[in-house]
Amino acid sequence: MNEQLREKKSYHHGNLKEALISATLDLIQEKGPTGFTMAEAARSAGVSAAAPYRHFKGREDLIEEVALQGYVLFAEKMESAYARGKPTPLKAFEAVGHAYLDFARTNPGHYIAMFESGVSVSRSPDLNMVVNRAMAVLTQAAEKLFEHLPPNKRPPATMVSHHVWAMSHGVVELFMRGQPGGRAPFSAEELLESGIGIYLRGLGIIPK
Amino acid sequence: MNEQLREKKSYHHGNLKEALISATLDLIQEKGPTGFTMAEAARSAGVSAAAPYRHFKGREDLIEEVALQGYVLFAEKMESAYARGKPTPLKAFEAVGHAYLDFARTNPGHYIAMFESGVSVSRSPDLNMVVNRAMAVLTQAAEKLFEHLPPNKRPPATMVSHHVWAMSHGVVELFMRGQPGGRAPFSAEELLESGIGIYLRGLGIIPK
DNA sequence: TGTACATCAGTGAACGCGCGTTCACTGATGTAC
DNA sequence: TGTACATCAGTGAACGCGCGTTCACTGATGTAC
Repeated sequence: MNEQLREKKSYHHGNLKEALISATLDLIQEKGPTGFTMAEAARSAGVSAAAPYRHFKGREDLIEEVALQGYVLFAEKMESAYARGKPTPLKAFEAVGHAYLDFARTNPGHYIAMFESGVSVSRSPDLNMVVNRAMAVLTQAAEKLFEHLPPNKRPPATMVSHHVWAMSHGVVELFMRGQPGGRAPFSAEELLESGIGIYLRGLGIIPK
Repeated sequence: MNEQLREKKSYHHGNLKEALISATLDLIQEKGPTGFTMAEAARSAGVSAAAPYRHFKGREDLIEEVALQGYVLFAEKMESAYARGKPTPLKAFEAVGHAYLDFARTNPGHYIAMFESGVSVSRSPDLNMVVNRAMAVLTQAAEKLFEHLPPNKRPPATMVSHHVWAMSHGVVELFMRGQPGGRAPFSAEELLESGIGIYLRGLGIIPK
């Protein structure tokens, strides 16, 4: 929206690709990943209906780009959260959990494109790579978590990361945007933190 | 589809409402909850484009009906699973977990309408009631689970049911329909069972 | 059991609308010299 | 630094299409007597 003011009278938009992506983020949030049209995105970006075709093959392509960008942001956020909490593996792990919720909350459009739009991960090699990168953070954080356990008591790291991912995603979907968990007596943050806490206790990471 | 054969030449369809719902289940599964049109549903049911309006106000209304029906089936399935496993609270609880996954797997259209279509639970009192009924099963199963614990060690049942629900839903979304969990080395069933197991151990329900 | 009539549950034509997509075009920008 | 030209990134008109929705209609079904 700032772009429009800045470049008001230019024949060329100058940054249409990004503007379309940003319009798409809003539209996805409002109407879901299949609830809007190319024409709407164009209108939103203040451009003729034909213009988007200079940058994207169609809506699917546009959403894929949004998802890709989302995964990059996501991976970065997870990585830096992990690094920040590093002294203790447990703190780092919890920081990653918070980062997950935080990302879902502040980037709902990206989150939806990534996880609710039905974009196939195997659609493009780029997408595949960045998804793996994002998920590796979680697995790595899990691994560190039970480094101090005797090897035969260590659970498979990918299993643990899958569990944590599943619970995080479930909390986001059911309790963050208020649907259909409705008026839950707990916030998403409380739920995830307590849930993961109990889970880690079950793994023997946290004593008592 | 059987209906079509049975009543082939009748001017009246005879069972159009149900036929539309069933067509919608397929369409939702294929194209998502906002990826199809009323006209498509009508065509699918072998009926003119105007006919659906005798039964539904529009697509939203149709999807809401599907979700409602889904919640009823869901509640029944959960209840009977719970009853079946009753002797031990733990067995009953696990049966409910399995029923959850089983429902999601055998009724993907319903599941999507219920949890991924953005239908507001507060949309109709009917819907609200049946959602509560379905979720009560889970909470009740959780309650029984720590009946034998000293009262001051009992976690809040709704919290526990929310945790379990979140993990179940997460597993379904990420690892059941293969997206975006991709080629996970574990099946949805394995993941949920192990995840819930670790979680219950963390609660002190399962020893060791 | 037959008949007259009301109601129900469809049809099909019609309408206006917005979408996707193509296309020749044109103004702005970049670059070779 | 200026100029000529190529390329880039938009426009706007055009098209055919399917959708949502309304409406008068009609065939089938149910029911009162």
